[in-house]
Amino acid sequence: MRPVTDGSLSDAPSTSPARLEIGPLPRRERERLARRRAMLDAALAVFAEKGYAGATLDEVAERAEFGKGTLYNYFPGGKEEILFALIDDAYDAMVALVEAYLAETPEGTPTRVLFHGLVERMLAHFLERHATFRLLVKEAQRLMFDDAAARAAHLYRLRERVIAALTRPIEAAMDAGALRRLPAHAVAHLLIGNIHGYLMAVTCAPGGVAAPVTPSPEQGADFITEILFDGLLTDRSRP
Amino acid sequence: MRPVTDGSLSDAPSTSPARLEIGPLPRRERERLARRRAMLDAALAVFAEKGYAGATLDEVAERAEFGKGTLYNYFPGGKEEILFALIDDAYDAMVALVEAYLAETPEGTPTRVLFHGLVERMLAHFLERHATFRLLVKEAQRLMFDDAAARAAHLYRLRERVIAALTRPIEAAMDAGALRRLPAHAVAHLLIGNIHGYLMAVTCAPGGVAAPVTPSPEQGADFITEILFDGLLTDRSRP
Amino acid sequence: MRPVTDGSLSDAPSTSPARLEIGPLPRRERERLARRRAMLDAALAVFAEKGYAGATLDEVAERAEFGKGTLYNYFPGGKEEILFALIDDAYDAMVALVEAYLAETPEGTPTRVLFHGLVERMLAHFLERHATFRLLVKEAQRLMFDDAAARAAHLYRLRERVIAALTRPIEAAMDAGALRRLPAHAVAHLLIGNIHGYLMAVTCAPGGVAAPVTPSPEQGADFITEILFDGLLTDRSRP
Amino acid sequence: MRPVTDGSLSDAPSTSPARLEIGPLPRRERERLARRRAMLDAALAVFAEKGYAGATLDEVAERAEFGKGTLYNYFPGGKEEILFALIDDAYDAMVALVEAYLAETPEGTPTRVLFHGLVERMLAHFLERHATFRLLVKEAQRLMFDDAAARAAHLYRLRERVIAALTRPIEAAMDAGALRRLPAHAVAHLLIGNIHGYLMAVTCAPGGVAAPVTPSPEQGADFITEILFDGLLTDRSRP
DNA sequence: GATGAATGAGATTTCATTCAT
DNA sequence: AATGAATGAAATCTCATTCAT
Repeated sequence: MRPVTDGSLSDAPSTSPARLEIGPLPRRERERLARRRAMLDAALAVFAEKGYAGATLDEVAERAEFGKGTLYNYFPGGKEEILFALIDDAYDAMVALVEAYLAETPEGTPTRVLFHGLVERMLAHFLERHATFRLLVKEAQRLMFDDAAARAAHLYRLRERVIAALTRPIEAAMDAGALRRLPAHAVAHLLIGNIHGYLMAVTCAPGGVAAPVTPSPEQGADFITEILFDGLLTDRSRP
Repeated sequence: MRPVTDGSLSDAPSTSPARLEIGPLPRRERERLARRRAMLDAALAVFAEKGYAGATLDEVAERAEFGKGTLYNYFPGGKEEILFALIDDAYDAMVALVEAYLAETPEGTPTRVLFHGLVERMLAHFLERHATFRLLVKEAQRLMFDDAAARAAHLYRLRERVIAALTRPIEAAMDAGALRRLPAHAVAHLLIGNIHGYLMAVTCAPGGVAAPVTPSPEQGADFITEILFDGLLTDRSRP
Repeated sequence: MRPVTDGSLSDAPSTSPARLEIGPLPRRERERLARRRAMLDAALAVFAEKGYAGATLDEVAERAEFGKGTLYNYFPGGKEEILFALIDDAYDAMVALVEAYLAETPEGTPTRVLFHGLVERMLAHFLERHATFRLLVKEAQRLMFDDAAARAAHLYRLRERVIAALTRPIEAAMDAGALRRLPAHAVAHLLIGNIHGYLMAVTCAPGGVAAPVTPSPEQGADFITEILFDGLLTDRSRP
Repeated sequence: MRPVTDGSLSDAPSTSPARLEIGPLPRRERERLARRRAMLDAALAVFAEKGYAGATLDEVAERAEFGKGTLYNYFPGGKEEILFALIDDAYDAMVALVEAYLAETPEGTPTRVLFHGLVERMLAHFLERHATFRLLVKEAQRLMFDDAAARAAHLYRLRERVIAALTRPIEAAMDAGALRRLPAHAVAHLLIGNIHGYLMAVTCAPGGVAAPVTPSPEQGADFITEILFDGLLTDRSRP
């Protein structure tokens, strides 16, 4: 029954995070990964829709077009392992995105342009991956405050990796005198907070995702950059 | 067994939202409200700790020192009604906070000072009400994307009330030429996003809430205000 | 659906082991115990018939005429707690039987007569409680060799209590010179082994319990006593 | 990973019961039997440790160092067929032991000596095959009371074969006037019961098998023979 | 013949909700 | 009005068995 992909929303190219080695994998292994991926895709769709607690493995299995038992062959830890695989992947992708962007941006790009591009990329990333965004909002944030210290710590570590990736260019810009000297780490948090807030504002409209006009990542980046970099105050009201 | 309150964190004076009418209520009614409040306080503590899905009504009832059945006398809708009562209260309190602040702030307060004070108040509010903050992060955000359109719409409306309360002074400042003309509604969202992000960053540390140094609301407000109003760029790198 | 009792076999007066205090219990408590007893009776029947592993809680609940969840109110440990409650009861009853018998037997009863009576009682006890016997054979023996040291140790302790109760009169008889001096503890084991073996031989016939002629406890006691006390050898072949 | 054999306890030379015909089997067949034997050995170890219900075929297969599917080539009936093969073997070995012993014991051996030797052999047999003993205790006894008449009947037949093998020499001794005339069949049961009880007593100690002093089969045979043949009563208390 | 991934029936357990007291 | 025992639907997870390779 699995709607192969649900077009506009569906959670896109899904860069398999395990694809590090180059040479073609043995067919066996390749197929195994493909099945694993299909299961994760199904789980992402279901978790994003119903929330982790509300989702059932039956539904995930049916959507993945596998037997329920097969899920356990691939994820012996069951429902929770699947959730963490998804969250890990989502954070990995974020880190990868930041690093790829920085790597491909030429030295000497003006700071404002650099961050505009970065924000644009991240907005585009999540606007294309609505289910992933929902998953992170619904579950990752919840897990950060989880009772079980181990789970909370794991989430904390994931978040810190993203923050760290952002902190580096921020510090560089401060060192270069382009940004005011503020706690770079905190600025990174704020940047993420603004991206999150913007996405919440535009994607969480009453009619579900079907916002009448989904603004382009570019517009969003314009808006965020303008405020964060130039400030809200008009020139005449500046101190 | 309910630990009367756990001091530093516990979720504070709990302004009963039903206290609108002035004259002293009949004793009957007053007691009823007090019991209702005790139940909500217990539920807040349990939901914040275990999450809505992980909490059991047994635990809420025990903590509230009432029988489980009694919960249903006060909240016929059961677990979910309790959750929504808590969330409604939390949003009501936010709106009330914004409006009270604006009402008591003298006309003519410089825009930057006005918003600095507002951010400081909101940070203080949630740093004092850690359980409420956790509840909102864990459950309100989840519900905004809820499958059931009715639930999502309800959350959306709550959020919009807060946004609207913030939009008014922002628009006023724009009209007065103190703030650059941008979509006021979107700016309000961003403001909330920054407060949220800041709180996430400082309260969700690995060792639970026990962050070595919980920064003061004032410091937080300084930081947020500085960035949002003055901008991150140094003067020399401005266009 | 629960067949109130299945006549000939059913597991009889079920001396509630908790009935130690005299005064009438409060009605509440009495009813609670009655329900507990009904659940245990149902579980005994099902476990004896299908074996612990083969039995389902659904069946136990249905037979007990309670909801499945109610079983968990009474036995939070679930299936295993029920099993141990049954086994504990069965061993308690055995110890009680031995002690009651010894208490009521007049001093000076000839040793042979004393033990004949004891064996007869035990045979009668288990012939009346066929389900209990089956449970002990099927499950208690299995648990004695259980992987989990704790379970094995618990069973070992139960068994030792019965052995200890038997060891006392055996030692007394040895002290009195009526029995040959042999390791009393080992003799107690042998006595139990013979009772067990006899019951296995007569109750475990191909047609189930429906052995054409279930021998009387008296005949069984005659047989066992004759061999154990007089020996198998004819006089002329004795050394 | 299968620990080739665990020395002292491990379940010994495993006389393949299918080796009836003399001439050397074709290599194919011989290898097939060896593999079958390896599977049974693995299953015996696992079933004895975890019990039939608690054992998984995965574990058996891994221990046997075969694929799970291969088990089904050799035992199309699956788990249960394996269990029955083990139990059949165990009973076959018992019958073989009794018959071999009787065959090799010279005519005219005194009755007491004859049975002493037999008991000693059986004790030695099971003390060397602890896993087999555990299997019989845990599973064979359970199956004797099995719901399914067919299974119970099969077990009954196995047991009867052992009993029959013992009944013959008992009857012969009675005919010769060496033993008192009692139901020979019942006496055979008792003999088995005593051996079982003795083994239970010495092998099922709290610390697992690691009884500080495992008594020798000879001591055990002394003890059992003394009681069963001479009787417990001292001479002066005999009738 | 050997394999082990896939399967899904079926088991235990939890817990929101009801309702007689 | 307050209670908490009873309930059973529904969830997760296990594992014997099958069968394409």
